[in-house]
Amino acid sequence: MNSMNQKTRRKQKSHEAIVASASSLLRERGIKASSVMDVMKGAGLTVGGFYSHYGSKDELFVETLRKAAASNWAHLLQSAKGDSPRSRTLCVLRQYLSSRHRDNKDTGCLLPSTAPEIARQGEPYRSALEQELSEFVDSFARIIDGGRNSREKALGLIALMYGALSLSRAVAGSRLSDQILAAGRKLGEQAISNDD
Amino acid sequence: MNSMNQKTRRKQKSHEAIVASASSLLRERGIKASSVMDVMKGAGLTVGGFYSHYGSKDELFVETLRKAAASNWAHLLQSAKGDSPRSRTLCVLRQYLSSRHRDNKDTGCLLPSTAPEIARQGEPYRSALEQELSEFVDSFARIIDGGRNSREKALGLIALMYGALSLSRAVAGSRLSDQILAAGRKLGEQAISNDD
DNA sequence: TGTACATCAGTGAACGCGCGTTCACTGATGTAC
DNA sequence: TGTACATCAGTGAACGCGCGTTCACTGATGTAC
Repeated sequence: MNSMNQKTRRKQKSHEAIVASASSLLRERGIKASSVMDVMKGAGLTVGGFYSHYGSKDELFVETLRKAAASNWAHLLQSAKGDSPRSRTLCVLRQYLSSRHRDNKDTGCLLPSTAPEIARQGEPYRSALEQELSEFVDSFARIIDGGRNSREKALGLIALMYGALSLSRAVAGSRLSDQILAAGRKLGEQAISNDD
Repeated sequence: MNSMNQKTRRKQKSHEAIVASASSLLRERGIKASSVMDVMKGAGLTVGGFYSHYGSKDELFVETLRKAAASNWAHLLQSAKGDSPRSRTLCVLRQYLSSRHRDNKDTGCLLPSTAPEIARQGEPYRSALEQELSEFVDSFARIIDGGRNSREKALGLIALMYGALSLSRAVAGSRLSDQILAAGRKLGEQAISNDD
């Protein structure tokens, strides 16, 4: 135990710094545009040391994808305040489709920066996303709590939220960008109110 | 006139082939993942000749972005059949959120493959997208024809359609992928039926 | 306890590779007389 | 009309660059006696 102390702690600290750096870069720039050198710089280290932590860049980003997705989505749902399913769902919607979320990529949802890359790269990214997304949908459906079709509602809302956020970022800085967020919130609110 | 004939025609044919190749690649892989060599190969030409047609790769793709967006969205709206605004809007929704569209990237909408790259690259891609998207929203709003807030409705539906298609592609091949398309259609249909 | 050796996290230069871009060249087409 | 020269679309090798990955090395930490 004690024999593994100083060196091991040093490595653990480095490992955490690498994961944190990769997590920010993944959300900010996606996979391809985040170089191993950038990740290590962000962790206060140099390139060469990376391969004693991970076998490859892909290995790092698959793990980072899982962690970033799980933690970000859990955080989003945990912060849903309100005294009814409806108001809690509205809270999620408004938080996701806020200008704050649009303007802070590095701490936000990873879907807008990575969804197309995952589609292109395929495995093992695809499976990782599928699994994390499935769990998110289930958790979100539990919050919506609309009975039978709450899962479908959750999926629809996720698609809407992701789409509106991603589009608003693509035209960031324009009036259109704000209008997209507002239109997304509006459409989502309608869907939440409707019980069919 | 006649003096410009044979050589000019050859160059024009090449130019069109380059644009067509770039258009497919842009929708299929986005900007970064489409190399100039790939574009020229797709046009039946070799790399070196590219720079007598365009000054740079970015110049090509900004132009291609405009053309592909305009033509694809115009085509989408023109094919909206139905004897009421509501049924024509439904037609657009179902066409966009079809498995056919999901499985044929190279002829479909460019947003799923390029939105994050445009967010990252900024100008001049951003302005090009903003302009084309604005025109699409206006045209779509005219089809929805829901009075005052038809533009907002159009924006919301576009965000929803883009988000659902992009997500379903990211997890292509899974049950979840189909469920996302279905959930997107469902949420869209609700929004279309609602007149508030 | 002190000294000699082992370990191993991290360094930084080097590798091969694909990319965007350049450029000397080719050969078919067009022009001048 | 025929011949000599000009043009220019397209070729393919070369360039510098950034990337993912490898590897010989360093030096602090840990172990053995």
